[in-house]
Amino acid sequence: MSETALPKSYDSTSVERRWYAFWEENGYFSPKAAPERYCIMIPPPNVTGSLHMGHAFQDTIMDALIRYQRMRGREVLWQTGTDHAGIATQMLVERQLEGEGKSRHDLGREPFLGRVWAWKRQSGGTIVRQLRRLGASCDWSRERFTMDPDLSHAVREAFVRLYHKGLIYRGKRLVNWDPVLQTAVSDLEVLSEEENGSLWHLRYPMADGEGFLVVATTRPETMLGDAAVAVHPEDARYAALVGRQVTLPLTGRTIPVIADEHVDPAFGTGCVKITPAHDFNDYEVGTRHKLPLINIFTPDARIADQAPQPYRGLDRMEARKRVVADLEQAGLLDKVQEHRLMIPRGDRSKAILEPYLTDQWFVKVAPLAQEAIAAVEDGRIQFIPDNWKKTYFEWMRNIQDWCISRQIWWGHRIPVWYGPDGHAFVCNCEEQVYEMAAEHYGYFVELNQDPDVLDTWFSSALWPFATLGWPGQTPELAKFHPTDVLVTGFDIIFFWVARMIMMGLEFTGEVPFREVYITGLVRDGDGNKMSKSKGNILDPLDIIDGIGAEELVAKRTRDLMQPHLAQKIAAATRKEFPDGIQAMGTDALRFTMASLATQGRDVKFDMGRVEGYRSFCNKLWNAARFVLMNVEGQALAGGNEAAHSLPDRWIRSRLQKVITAVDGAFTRYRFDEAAGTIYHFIWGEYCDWYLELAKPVLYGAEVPETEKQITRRVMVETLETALRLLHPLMPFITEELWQKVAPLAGREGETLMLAPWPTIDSAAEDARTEEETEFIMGLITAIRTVRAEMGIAPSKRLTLLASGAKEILAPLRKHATLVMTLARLESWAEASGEIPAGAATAVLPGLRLYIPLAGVIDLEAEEARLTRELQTLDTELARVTGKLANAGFLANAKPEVVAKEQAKGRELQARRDGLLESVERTRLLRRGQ
RNA sequence: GGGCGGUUAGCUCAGGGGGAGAGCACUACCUUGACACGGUAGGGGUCAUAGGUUCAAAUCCUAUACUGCCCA
Repeated sequence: MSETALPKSYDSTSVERRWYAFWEENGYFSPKAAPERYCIMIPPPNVTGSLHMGHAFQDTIMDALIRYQRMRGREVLWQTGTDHAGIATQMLVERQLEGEGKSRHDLGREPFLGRVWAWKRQSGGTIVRQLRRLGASCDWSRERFTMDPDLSHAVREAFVRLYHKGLIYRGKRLVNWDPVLQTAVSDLEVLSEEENGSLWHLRYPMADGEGFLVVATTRPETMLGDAAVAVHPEDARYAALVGRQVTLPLTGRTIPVIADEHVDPAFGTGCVKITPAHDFNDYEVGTRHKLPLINIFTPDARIADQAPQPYRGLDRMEARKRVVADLEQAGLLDKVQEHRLMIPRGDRSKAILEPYLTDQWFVKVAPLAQEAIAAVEDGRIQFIPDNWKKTYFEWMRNIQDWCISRQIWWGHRIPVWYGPDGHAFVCNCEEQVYEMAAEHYGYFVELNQDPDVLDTWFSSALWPFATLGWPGQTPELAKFHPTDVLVTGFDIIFFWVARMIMMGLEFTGEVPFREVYITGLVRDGDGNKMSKSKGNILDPLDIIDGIGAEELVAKRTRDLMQPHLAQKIAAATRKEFPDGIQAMGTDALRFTMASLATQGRDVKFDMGRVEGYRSFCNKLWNAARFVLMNVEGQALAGGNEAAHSLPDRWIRSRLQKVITAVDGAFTRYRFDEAAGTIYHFIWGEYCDWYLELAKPVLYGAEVPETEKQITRRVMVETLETALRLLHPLMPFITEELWQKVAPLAGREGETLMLAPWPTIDSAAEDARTEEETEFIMGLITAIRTVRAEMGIAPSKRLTLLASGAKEILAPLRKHATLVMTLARLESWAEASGEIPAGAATAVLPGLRLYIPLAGVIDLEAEEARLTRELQTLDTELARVTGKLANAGFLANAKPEVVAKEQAKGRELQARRDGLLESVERTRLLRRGQ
């Protein structure tokens, strides 16, 4: 054995950056021409974002798929880039301006956009740099940003085409309005949560002076905009009131009592006020009954001039207090009850949203949805796990028109210009639009572009083909579209997946991807969603690089929205991570992500697992170290398969099964199985058994040199193949080791990234070898068990006596050296004649092992041990014989199942016979003492 | 209210008609010529509950309990 340059343990930090730079500098991430293609579009992260656990999870999976397919020889493109994240980015820059005491209006539109671009250039790339730390092998040369000129062109083109098809329209509609950001948002950007509120019961006097009716409302301030009072048509209590008028308090207006199905007679009093301009349901009711729309709010949710004078200018909450007080004074407040209600908030601003009547642009989604539903129904697109298609269908079949205009500045400006008379010109090019207008009016006119920008998701929906050059018919588009798989979380199915499918089908006539692999959501160890406000976020980079406890606490409590939670968060963090987080390395994190990638919808992150996989890295490292020590500078034999030893044949046979299993796991997106299979092979088979079994060969004085050479070769070849198998999940450690191991295994190549994916050699599969090896392993384990249970020091060399039929003893005789080394025996012999009195026993089917322990053995303990074993055996045997005695089982079960049970019965019986005899013998001995 | 899930070892999770599994944690022993981020051998589960289908149920069906997510 020679010295090797490898340090004694694996140090991820010294390895990772080196290899990533090497790969990137050599252009290994770019597609290399090949007959078959493979393409994944990264879900473009927000340009404002930084890497979180969800990214780490999904990007690990994408990178594993990409590396797997690249090694399989496909022409692979992993398209990367970032999303301009309209509202989020604008908010971020506005907050910076706020620090300077300015608003975006102080700057004006163009200078403000200049600021945003400047910010983007300076700090927009954080997440992209972080992605590299994960080992993501995306093609950076093709990196895109959704506001790039070519992508912006695609966005305008898409808008124009949909407009001319009648699928985009402008209209005054009630939309979800964010009064803080002062923009419309789409249905999907509304987060409704139950909050505490009140139910006010208000008295509305009958116009003819005969009494009053009581309406129940959660929003009393909106009464200023009431257009009617509604009751259920079949509500006998109020039947007589329908068609009469009530006086609307505080306003002096008179409004009708109407009957509408929408009213729930069981809610409140059964009478509800109808405010068509400020409630989605009331809007519908208003449309049905042709009620006027009375808008009482300004864009920042203050009372507008349409309302009575005393309330004008009041914020909606002040207005509420004032209205309630005034009603109470007038004796018109019946009662107030505590009430839980759903409050809609904006997902970015967290402000309470207001249903608000404005002019907006909409996509008419239903026709697009129809095709998109069909594409999933007929299998052109497949969801994995399959069940997610139900969620997709559920939403698509009840889809509402999509509000795509936003009253913000950062984003794709709507490509619509208005003439002096308000005539709209829709065009994807500003020069052309003036020609269009000149033609329309007969002379040159000034045009005003629509001030709104498009919803960010409108551009994201075009991502899969716009990044490949659409609307141009580029070679890339022809080559890589439709893409192979989309990897994303279920939280984004509506926002993005569905819209990409609709747009892809509409503009390319093809599905944008053939499969959608839906990942779970990464939660903390207790199953809580990770969020800054909960203070339970983990930064993937802190797991990779490690972080001190106090630094972690500082990070989690910095810039909290609710600073009073800081202490609690700090305490919880110190409790969970008293010593901070040790550096785990990218590979351990990635392997953890892969093994957590099961079919479930939640992934509880478990640091213990990362630690386990860090140990696995170290294990692999040391296995390689051992191999290098034994192979470097040594001669290796050629490929004489007939000369392979039993362990050599065994590990080669096992390797074939592992390759098949890993391949299957990747194909089925079962990264947990892929990870588990390789882990078990490397640790449980290659290290625990193969390398141990190889030692007697490598070190045996009497072993011929040729045999040693063969074992060295198998050892290094198996390791080299295992490294290739593991590479997609653990790119760094495998590259580091492969660079040293591959030349010894006779494999050439600059990088493991581009080495061929292992294929199976069916000639190496050998069931008989596996059986024989398992028998030897069973023998070794049986002896070790006796040793451990009898409390015999591991260092003590033992003698073995074995008794059994000739054919059963044959493998032992053949591989005696292996057994003797691994079970630490001094010698062994076939038992002939009398068994020494003080001997411990182990029983295998058809084989009895005696370990003479004169003077050492405690016969009483031995008898107890054997009896215990006998009992376990009896329970098992009873179950099997019961089954075999069952006529129904024999008649109905599959023949191979019956055969298996019979074999098991025979085996158990044989073991039981032997064990019984040993118990008897021990008992006699003990009595004779 | 509608839809989709979950409940398996102390913890985190696989398995999905025919021997209850993994990782971590736990116990005992061990510095054995790669590795103590290690080795060897162990302990630990009424597979939420109750019915049903079946020769056979953790697995399929029905109901119940608890629980999570999405939509209204």
